Amino acid sequence: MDSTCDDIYRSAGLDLGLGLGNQTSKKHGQVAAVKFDLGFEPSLNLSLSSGDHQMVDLKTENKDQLSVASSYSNGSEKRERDIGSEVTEVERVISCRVSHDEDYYEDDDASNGKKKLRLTKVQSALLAESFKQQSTLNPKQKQHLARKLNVRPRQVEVWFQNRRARTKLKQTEVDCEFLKKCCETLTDENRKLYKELQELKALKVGQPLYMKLPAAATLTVCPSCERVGAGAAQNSAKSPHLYGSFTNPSAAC
DNA sequence: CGTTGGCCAACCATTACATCA
DNA sequence: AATGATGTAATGGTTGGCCAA
Repeated sequence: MDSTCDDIYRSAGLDLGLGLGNQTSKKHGQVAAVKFDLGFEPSLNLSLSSGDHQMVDLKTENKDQLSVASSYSNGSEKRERDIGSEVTEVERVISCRVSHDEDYYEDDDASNGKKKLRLTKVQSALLAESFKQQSTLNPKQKQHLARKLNVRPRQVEVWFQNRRARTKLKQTEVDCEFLKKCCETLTDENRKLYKELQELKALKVGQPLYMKLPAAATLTVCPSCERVGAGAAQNSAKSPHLYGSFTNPSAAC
């Protein structure tokens, strides 16, 4: 007998309302991604998280029977009860793990696991939500989130790590674009200034500089290159480097 | 006190795999 | 069906902070 998680849920009387159907064909992993054979021995374990503190465990006692139990944990208090088919409002399926599935690996054999697990949309969404609040987690928060998502803490850790890296990369790209624009602007301004300088030089050749300046203009000397510049009152808005008064000693030409 | 070694968490570069066009 | 591009989970190495000896 070849059953999907959907089949199991249905046989357990669970109405998950989560659109698992499109995931049941996937080959392996978590969530309703696993096909399995109820005829195997000794047991099948499925874990479903629904909401923050509720865990639904499905177990096969034997190949024909499925027992369903839920456990609620609220802080340190934890209790369990049989729910049979009464669970009909499981809001979210975070994961569905089939321990016998050779494609799925637990902590111990994760190192030699050949396949990598894909996090579900729900899991990713929750992780992203957590990331929005804070981009790093302390061990306690990591544990809590891992429990909530029914994944290994290491997975949470890795996810945050990768997300930080991606965020940083994106920010770098944004910064790079900004700097590019700055560079373009400065290049443009530089070109204009150079043009202005050439025009002024041409004028200077034609007639003495003092003749071109209005009576009110003042001349100041650049402290670093000791060139003469005209007062700020005149043309500073147009070209501060060329015409501005050298009030700031560090503002060299 | 300063030094050293172990531990741990975070980061980084890279690999490996899944998915899609 | 094969393939290349892309996204992302996972790995291994490095670094820095903390703490005890």
